[in-house]
Amino acid sequence: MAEDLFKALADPTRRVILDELADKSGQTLFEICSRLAMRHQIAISRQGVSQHLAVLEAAGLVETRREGRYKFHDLNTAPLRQIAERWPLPGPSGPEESTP
Amino acid sequence: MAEDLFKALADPTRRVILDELADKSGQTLFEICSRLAMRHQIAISRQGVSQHLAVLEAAGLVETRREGRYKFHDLNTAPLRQIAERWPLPGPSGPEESTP
DNA sequence: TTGATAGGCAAGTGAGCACTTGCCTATAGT
DNA sequence: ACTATAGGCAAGTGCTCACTTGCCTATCAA
Repeated sequence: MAEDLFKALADPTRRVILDELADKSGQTLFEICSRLAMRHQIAISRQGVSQHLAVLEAAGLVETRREGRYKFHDLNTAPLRQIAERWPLPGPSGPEESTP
Repeated sequence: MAEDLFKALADPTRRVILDELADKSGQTLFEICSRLAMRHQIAISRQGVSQHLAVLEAAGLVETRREGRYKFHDLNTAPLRQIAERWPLPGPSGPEESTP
């Protein structure tokens, strides 16, 4: 649903999580936690990150797979396509230009 | 700023306003109000719509021009481009399987 | 001028959300 | 068995945000 997608994108911490998953796919919860702290100075509890990931998963932006006691998170940017479809972007150079 | 953009998109009423401006550009505040009520059953005060438009304008998604006592609102989808640039979509013939 | 229309400013309220804390379950290694 | 690691569930808190109400300004017509 569109509501889930835009709500997921509304939080800056969640957007950084998407950045991190775009940089390195298949991270665990603890891995994401430490990268938020190390590379972005975002001090947040493990539970906070877990809740963010749940929101992102509800939006379809993150997919998970379990292996043993590990749960890996992968980015899926496909839901972002409905944004471009809903409000089409103007052409790259000028309002009346056709793509070559 | 990215924060303004995603915050603007986070509210469902604001997204409907964007839809209406995409359908008919250059609407006034009262025109948007009545269209929200008529076509979407969104009962909201004039002031509520005005505040939404301010948020959309801060995000760069709506531009305004004054003429006499009228203020016309126009849609500008250009800020949406940074979304696609930040998290690139997988192409139809991308690194993995392609969807028919 | 008076009256009507289009819009703006500011304070107040209620609900949703991000975040934490505490406890619990499951898997892996010794 | 015990211990450490990886993750989940649930309640509580503070803050932001959407929305309303009331009053004020500006433009146009009689």
